[in-house]
Amino acid sequence: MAESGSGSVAPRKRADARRNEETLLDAAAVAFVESGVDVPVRDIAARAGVGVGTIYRHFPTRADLIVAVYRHQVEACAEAGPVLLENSGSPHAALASWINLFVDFLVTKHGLAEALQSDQAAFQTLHAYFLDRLVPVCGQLLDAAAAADEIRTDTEAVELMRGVGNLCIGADNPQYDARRMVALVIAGLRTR
Amino acid sequence: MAESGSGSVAPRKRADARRNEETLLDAAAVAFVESGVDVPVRDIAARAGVGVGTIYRHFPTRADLIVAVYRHQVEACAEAGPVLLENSGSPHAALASWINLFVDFLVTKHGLAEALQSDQAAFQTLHAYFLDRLVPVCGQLLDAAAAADEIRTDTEAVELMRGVGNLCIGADNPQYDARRMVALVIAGLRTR
DNA sequence: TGGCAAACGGAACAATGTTCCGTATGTTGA
DNA sequence: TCAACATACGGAACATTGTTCCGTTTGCCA
Repeated sequence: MAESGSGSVAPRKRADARRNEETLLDAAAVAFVESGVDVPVRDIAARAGVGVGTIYRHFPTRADLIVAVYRHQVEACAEAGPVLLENSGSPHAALASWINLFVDFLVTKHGLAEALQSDQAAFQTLHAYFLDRLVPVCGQLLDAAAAADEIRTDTEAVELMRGVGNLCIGADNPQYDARRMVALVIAGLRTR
Repeated sequence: MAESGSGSVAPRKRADARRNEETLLDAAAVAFVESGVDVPVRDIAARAGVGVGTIYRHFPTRADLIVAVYRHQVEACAEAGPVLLENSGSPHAALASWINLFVDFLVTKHGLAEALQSDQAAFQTLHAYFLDRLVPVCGQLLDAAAAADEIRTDTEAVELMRGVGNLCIGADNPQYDARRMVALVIAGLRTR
């Protein structure tokens, strides 16, 4: 989005560089599905048929690669917020639906919820991106539900997002249903 | 507990071995506080003044070491369950208090909540121990609350424990209060 | 006290993240 | 079209950490 046109400062990348970036994105997407977002850098490189140096040149941290792979889906989730608020029976229902969207996204990305909470430096950008993009949306839904007197008012969006993200960890365990636990949280938000 | 006496099959360990085990336990406890339960094995070994081989001989996996260090506290938590049930105003209140006890324990052990959810082989025993010891207690409290008609009946103890454990991840973040999120879950359990 | 099994220490190996630099290649100006 | 140069590439090399293995040391018992 930043350099689609004839960028004034960005001198346009070499053709092979653009091609490799594309190839890497595809390879990473497949590798993430097969082995989770923790898949070794070497594996992604091998799959894409490039050296590890090429990965680090295009995506300095693992977070950059993850963000690039999932950007579209995160955007879609963010944009769904206002739409749900518009079309749902109540703000609380909209909030619940939207959180479910987020949960669905997370639980289908093996290891992503874990990475999201990691405090390793390499995941800093990932954390920041998710929070920057989704917390405001969540906040809007929370505010609407609070204004409608449907939920308590002592919960911050950033805390809720983080909690929900946490609850999605280990969602592939058959004894654990992240959605059900998240539903408890949403229920707990209600004023009674 | 298994070999306190003059065990019939266990041939009693050498004095230096017993001493080292003690030293290691102390060193690990300090290291866990300072650097979290993910502290490198070498660091613990160095602190205890032994070789890494000695650690692995006494504690084959990191989980064994963690369990040994925290066993007393976990036992205390487990034993508090029935007491709370006895002394609290209601089963739901007892459940809430007990979960808080568990949360207090977890959030003060840097990295333990993360380790608890990890599916790495090395943490298998840790997971098993916590679940074996605490899930029954939690189940007892849940059953009592359900019998008193205070909570919904569609929540399994193992799922609740796991969810609560998850919520305790990253509890040192100032923007995130694990206790508050757990409180939402407990509130969500209530029948209304 | 001698001998032996137990225990020790730490080198060595494996997996993985990350950096760095010699080489290859796309691009551009002539 | 071609030379020159900046860009990009590949992968060796290094760092960190877990784990194993074996030669050496040491406690214990006869």
